[in-house]
Amino acid sequence: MSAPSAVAPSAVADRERTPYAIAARELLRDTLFDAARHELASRRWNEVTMAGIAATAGVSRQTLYKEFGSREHFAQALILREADRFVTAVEGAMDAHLDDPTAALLAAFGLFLTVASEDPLVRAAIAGADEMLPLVTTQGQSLVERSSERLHSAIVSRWPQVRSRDAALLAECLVRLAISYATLPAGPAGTTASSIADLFGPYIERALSSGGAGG
Amino acid sequence: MSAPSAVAPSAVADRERTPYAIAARELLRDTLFDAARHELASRRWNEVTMAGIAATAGVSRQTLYKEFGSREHFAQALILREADRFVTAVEGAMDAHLDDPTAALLAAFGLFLTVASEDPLVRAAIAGADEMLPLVTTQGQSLVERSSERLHSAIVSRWPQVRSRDAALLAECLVRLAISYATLPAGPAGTTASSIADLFGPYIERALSSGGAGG
DNA sequence: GGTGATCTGTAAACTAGGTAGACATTTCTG
DNA sequence: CAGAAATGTCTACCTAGTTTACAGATCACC
Repeated sequence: MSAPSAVAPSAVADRERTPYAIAARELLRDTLFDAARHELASRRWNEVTMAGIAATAGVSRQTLYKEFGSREHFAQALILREADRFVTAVEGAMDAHLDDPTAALLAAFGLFLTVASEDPLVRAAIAGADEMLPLVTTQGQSLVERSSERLHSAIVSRWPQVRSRDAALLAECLVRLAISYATLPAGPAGTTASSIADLFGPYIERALSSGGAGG
Repeated sequence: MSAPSAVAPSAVADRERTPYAIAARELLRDTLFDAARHELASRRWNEVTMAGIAATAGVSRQTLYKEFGSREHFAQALILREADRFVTAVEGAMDAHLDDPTAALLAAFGLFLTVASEDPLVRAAIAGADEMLPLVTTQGQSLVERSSERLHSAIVSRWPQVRSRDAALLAECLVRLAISYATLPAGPAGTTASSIADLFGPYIERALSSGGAGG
C-alpha cells in the first residue's frame, strides 16, 4: 500500500475557457469534420455526399454549405484539419526521443507512414482519387505551408540549438516526402522510415552540433 | 533506435460523434460551469454574480437564466457537475490498483481528500458557506444519490465478485464520508485516508472473498 | 432609519444561426 | 436517352441567444 500523498495536483483537470460563441462555431466545424471522417470509413470520397455528412453531423445541409461554401472548400478544410492531427501525433513521437533527434525523426516518420497507410481517411482519399488527391498534391500549397510551419516550430522548440533556417528546410522536405509516401507508398512503413532517417541523419547531426548544416 | 513498427494503432484519436445540437447545448453548460469555477478561484460564492458568470462565459445573463432558472438551481447543477468530476478522478485512482482493492480505496479516498482540500471550488464553497454549503449537506440528496450510484457501478464493474448490495452500501458510506471530510477536514489527507482504508479493509476483504460481507 | 448601489429574476422586442423545402443544373447510371 | 441523385442557391421560417428595461430584494453607508 503506497500512501497517496504524492497525488497528481491537477487530477481534476480544468478546460480551456473559450467564450461560448467561438467554441460553438468550432464545435460545429469539428462535428462536421468528424462526420465526414466517419463517412469516409465506409465509403470513398466520391461516394460521400454533402447531405450525408450534414445528416451524420446532425445538422442541415444548408448549414454545411453556409460554413464551407462548397464541397471542394470543405474537402480542403478537412485535409488541413487532418494534417494538423498528423502533426500533433508526430510531435508526440518526437517527445519520446528528445535525447536523440535522429531517433525522433525515425519514430516520427515511422508513425506518420504507419498511420497514413492505415487511416481510413487517407485510404479513402487515395481510393477516391479523382477529386481529393489534387487537393493534397498539385493544389496543396496551403497544406505544405501550414504543416511545414508547424513541424518547423515543433523542431526548434525542442532542439533550440538548431538554426531556424535548417529546421525550416528539414521540415518542408519531410512534409513533402510524407505527402509523397502517403499517396504513393513504397515498401513497409518501418523500412521507409529507416531510409529517411539514414538519409537525413548526417544533416541533423551537423545542424545540432555546429551553428549550421547548409548554405 | 527502436523500429517504430509497433506504433499505437489509434495514435490519431477520433472523437465521440454527438449530433451538433446536443453537443452545443452541453458545450453551453460546460462553458458556464467553467466560468463559474473560474470566478470561484478568486471570489467566494457569495461574491460571484450571475452577471459575472455569464460575462466570463461570453454569454448573456438571460441565457444563463434560461438554462438554469435561478442562481440556486445553477449552484446545484454546478455541484453535481463537480461531484462527477471527482468521481471520475477517483475511478482513475481505482484503476491504478485493480489487483488490491483496499489499496484502491486508500488511493481513491486519499486522492479525493487531497483534491477536495485544494480545489478552489470546494474551498470557495466552504468559505462562502451561507448559501452553497446547504446544497451539499442538508439539501444534497441528489448529490449523494448520484455520486453513490456512479461509485457503486465503478466498483462492481472493476470487481464483479463483489455483491451489488455490498458495493452499494460501501459506495454510499464513502460518499457521505467524503462530503463530511471535504466540508470539515480533519488532519492531513493521507492520514485520514489510511484510517478509512483500515476501517473498511475487513469489510472489503469479506465482500471480495465470499459471497457476501453483511446482512 | 433612509438612500443609493447592486443583484436577482422576468419580460418583450430584436438578431443571427440553423432548418425545411423547393428548384435549376450537373453528373452519374442503366 | 431517361431517370435518379447530387450540388449549389434561394426563401420563408423558427429557435436560441441578445439587449434593454424594470420590479423587488439586499447590502453598505451616511
